[in-house]
Amino acid sequence: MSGDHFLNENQIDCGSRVNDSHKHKEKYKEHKHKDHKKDKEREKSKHNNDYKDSSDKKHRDKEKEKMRHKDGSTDKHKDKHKESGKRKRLNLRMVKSKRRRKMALAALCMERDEDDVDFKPKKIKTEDDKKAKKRKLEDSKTKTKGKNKKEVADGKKKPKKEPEEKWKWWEEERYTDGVKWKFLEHKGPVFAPPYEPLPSRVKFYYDGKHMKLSPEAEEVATFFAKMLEHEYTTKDIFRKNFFKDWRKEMNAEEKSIITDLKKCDFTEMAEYFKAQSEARKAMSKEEKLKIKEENERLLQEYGFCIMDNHKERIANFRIEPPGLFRGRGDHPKMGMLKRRIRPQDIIVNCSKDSKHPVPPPGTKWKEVRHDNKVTWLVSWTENIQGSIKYIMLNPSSRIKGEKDWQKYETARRLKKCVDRIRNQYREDWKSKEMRIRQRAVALYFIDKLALRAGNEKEEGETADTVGCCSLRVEHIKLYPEKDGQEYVVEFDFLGKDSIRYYNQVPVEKRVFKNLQLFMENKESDDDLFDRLNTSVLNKHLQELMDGLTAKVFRTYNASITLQQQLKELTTADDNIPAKILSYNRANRAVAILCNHQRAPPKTFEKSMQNLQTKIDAKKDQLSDAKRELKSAKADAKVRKDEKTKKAVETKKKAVQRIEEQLMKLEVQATDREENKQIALGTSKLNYLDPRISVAWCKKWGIPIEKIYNKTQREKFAWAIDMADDDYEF
DNA sequence: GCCGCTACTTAGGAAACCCTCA
DNA sequence: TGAGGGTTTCCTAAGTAGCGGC
Repeated sequence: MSGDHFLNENQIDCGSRVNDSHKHKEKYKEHKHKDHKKDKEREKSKHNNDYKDSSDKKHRDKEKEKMRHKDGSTDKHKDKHKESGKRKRLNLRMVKSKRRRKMALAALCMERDEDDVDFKPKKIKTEDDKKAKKRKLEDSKTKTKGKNKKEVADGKKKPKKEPEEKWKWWEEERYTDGVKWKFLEHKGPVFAPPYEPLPSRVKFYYDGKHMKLSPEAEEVATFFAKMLEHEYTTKDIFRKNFFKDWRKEMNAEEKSIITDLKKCDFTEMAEYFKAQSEARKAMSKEEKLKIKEENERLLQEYGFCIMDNHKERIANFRIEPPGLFRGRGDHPKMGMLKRRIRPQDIIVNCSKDSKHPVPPPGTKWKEVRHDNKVTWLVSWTENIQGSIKYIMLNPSSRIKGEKDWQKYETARRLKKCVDRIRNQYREDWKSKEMRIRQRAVALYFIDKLALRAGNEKEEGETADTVGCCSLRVEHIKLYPEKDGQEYVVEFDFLGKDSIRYYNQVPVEKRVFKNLQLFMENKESDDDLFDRLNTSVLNKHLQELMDGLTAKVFRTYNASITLQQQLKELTTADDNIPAKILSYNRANRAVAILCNHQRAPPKTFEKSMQNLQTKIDAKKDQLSDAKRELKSAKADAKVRKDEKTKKAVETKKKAVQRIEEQLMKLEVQATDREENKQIALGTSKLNYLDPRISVAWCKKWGIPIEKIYNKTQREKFAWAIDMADDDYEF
């Protein structure tokens, strides 16, 4: 089958952001740990078989039964009975919603009156008591078993009180027809603190002479000074854009004097900010606590909203402060001034019957809107690209969780028809129509290489990056034969965030011939797929499966790869650290597939060295312990008394313990080395159906805390609750 | 079918936090 | 107890994709 993924390590080898000198460009080293090679080979061969397993096993998930409401997009087309049922439910919900509104108001009043920090959302619908009790018992078991043991036992860490009963929104019905909420109340955004002028001792020099800047010009100058050590300030575009925008903030006199950025001396300012940051670090415990408490107060006041009777966490309640725009890669607008957002720039969204957020004294909102077909609470338009920014809810909220769940359900639906779709695009490679051939080849790449769709971008407005549909002739090279393989395509382009995608892929002959055809008589900067764009592609995909878009392939292929890799790599006899290494390797396979890269941590080499020192010390310790054991054994052979026998046992245990510790350290080293340039978080958070991980944990008795941290557990609460050990993606 | 606009997800880096170990 | 370093959280840029109007 053609559908194997090309998980090419070259992707990681060469994948650095353009112009990012801090990123290592060295080859992804073949590392020393003996089993790794084997695993990699296994990984590769696995990927070649990826698609063989994709036929639906018709596994009936228990979790499915729990789901009363599947993917909303399919529901739309279900029969009339369901429609009338829906209507009834809708009526019911309207009644409920009135009640909710009352309760929500009451909840909010209560909060204001009593400043109730430990707010407990009212449970609307609960599972039956037996089940709940069982779950609670299990939860508490895992908690004491896992790393929380320490937190509970020694009381070092504050046992943060979590509400006893978490709202299980996934057991409730969803809204239909685009309604996102019925009641929404919040306190609006937190604005950036006003500019504090520099103390007079901190001076700015132009051409070697001290110059007192107007507050407006000074503020913008501090933005530059704060970035003085950053590579950005060495880039021409950044400097040019900054200087142009800075001059706009200067008064006439300043404008006439300051004409050359090279003559500006920001060093005193930079030193001042550095000293401030040092001072912050050196603050006393009490001072730090005070700040922490103030932050907590702000969070409690502005960090939550009431949505349909539930208190939900807001993701970003602070307005972005002014500063210099940090575009990624070769962004033509980097360095431009991101202006301060004021209340009159803000559109507030809340329900009519809620207590509307109050703008700061003497100001007004741009608009107060009551649009319950959207999920945002606050929006404003930023001045760099003219795009809209939003304040939205936290990933743990119902509104985000539902959407996330739905995303994975769509990907699971793709699993059921992916063979048909693959057969179709293979047929389409032979089409008489160029546009169909192009569409089919592009889809093949999206499916096989997990490329992004590649929307068109406005030239000169952003960095020059591409996705599949926007690939240009210059981004691929064709080799009829390379390194012993036939029909090799070499991809080399900058993708999202200007991260380089480099891969050498053997493709089927027909794909290769098609690519030759698409490239005929074209210049290097011409579009490879000139008869295709994302909207055409997605329209076609929509016809193949309801809700199918290019993006779904990435989710599907990421999740199916994780599931298959976990099956492949997990060994029943392994201990927990070894199993976790397997999990991370499975996760890593996905990250490589999706080209999720990171800059190697600045301290990488050093931390590896430290770890190696620890390993060496442990090895010495082990040989000492073994020697002691040997002599104890010899002693016991001669004396044959209880005391020496006991000594042998003790020594044996010591050897075992040290061996285990050594193994742990070695596993840690392997994991870290393999992870040098790969970011696991993005795929874990956005592409991997969390139920696969939850099921894996349950199957192998791995505490979920080993896989997901607190925030991740909150985001995936729905999956943790609903997936059993036999869940199949 | 193209364009502009809007809403939302995905993304890597920086900053803050916190644990470990000397 | 404080430095060092790993982990988590925050920040916001940069994508995808749908919709309505022409």
